Amino acid sequence: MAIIDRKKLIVEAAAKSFSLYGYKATTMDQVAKLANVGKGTIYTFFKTKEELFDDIINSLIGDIRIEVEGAMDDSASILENLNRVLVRVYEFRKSHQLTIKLIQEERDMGTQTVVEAMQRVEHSIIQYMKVIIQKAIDKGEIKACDPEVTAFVMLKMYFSLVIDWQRNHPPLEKGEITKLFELYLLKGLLT
Amino acid sequence: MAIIDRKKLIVEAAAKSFSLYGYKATTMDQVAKLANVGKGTIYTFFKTKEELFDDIINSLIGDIRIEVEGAMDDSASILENLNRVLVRVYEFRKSHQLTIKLIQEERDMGTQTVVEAMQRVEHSIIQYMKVIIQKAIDKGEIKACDPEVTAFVMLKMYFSLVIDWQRNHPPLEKGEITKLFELYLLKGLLT
DNA sequence: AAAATGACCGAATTAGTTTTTTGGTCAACT
DNA sequence: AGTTGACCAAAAAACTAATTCGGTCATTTT
Repeated sequence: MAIIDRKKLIVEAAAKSFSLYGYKATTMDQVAKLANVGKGTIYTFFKTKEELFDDIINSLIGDIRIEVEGAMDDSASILENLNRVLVRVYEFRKSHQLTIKLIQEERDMGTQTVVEAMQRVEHSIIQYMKVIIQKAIDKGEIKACDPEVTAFVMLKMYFSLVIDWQRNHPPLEKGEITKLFELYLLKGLLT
Repeated sequence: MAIIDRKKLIVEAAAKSFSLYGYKATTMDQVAKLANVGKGTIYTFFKTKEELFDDIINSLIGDIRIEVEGAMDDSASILENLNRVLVRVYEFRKSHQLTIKLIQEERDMGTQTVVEAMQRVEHSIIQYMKVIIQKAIDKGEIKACDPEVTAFVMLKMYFSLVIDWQRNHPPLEKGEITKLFELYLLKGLLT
């Protein structure tokens, strides 16, 4: 259309600014300027700064969903699928400027809005994983278990291995992580 | 002995103050007063405040070691032993005023000295668990694996379940945690 | 003389105050 | 009806003054 889609401009400008400077350091004046729009215009689309931010987080969650669903292959084994999903989520977080900035802001400043947003993101990842796990249970590939707890444990274990472990040790290779994941969670330690 | 053991007085006073107010909020004047000792005397035993603190953390680590070793029973199964150790560590953290205060200070203020101290504590717990795991491997109770990574994963998973899970869900019963621990780590999910 | 002390010091933290910035509004404008 | 930016109260940042703190060391005590 010939008429400029101001809402789109605003969202794009805001996404860019949040990615570059984080939530707190992004001002509404800045967003307005970046979007070539009067500040008041923003408030015709979004009631508050937080609502604008949440809108962008929702897109992010959607993007992750697409990423995760793209990684699934119904003909592959549960192990392959789970591992592929986790790797993609990790790669996504590592490459997506917005998540990097927000993880950083959450860690360094503990901005309340950001903490809540990241919790929503984590929760949505767990929801996607839950579906995958339920499918595997139905197919009889894995034992009956609470899909939500299981998804939760998987995600936590994965991030422990890729993030926490590296704080005091040389990082684990991608292949190693897969193997550990397989050993601990799928096959079990018992002889 | 008739002569007062000033070092002991100092350490006790400091331990009490760190437990009550945390690391940052404890002043050397306060410790001196609590110990009924001139401030200079503290510095004949400890070069800095941090050295005094580290001394107390070392005692804490020793206490945890005793707690852990008391939980071990060579005639029991690996599952029983590991679970008992983790429960004791958790109970210890929950009941020991000093650890409560320090975990809180680490979370709320991120005091550098405290963060490092808590890392040392975690590391030492992992070292004790490592020994237990190595024993289990030698006995053939569990598969061959890197004992350190395994201890790390176990501790992280345990605390995920007892701490992180409760942030957004009703807490898991002690028995449930044992079962989950058994399912995920020992038996494995595969059918 | 060996051990203990607390007044003292510079550095760092905190409290108090002023200035600037920011999220959000709204009367004017297109 | 849709858009705008000057404007406002409130929050944050910057600045300053005052206090506190870790650590020292000359003096006192034993």
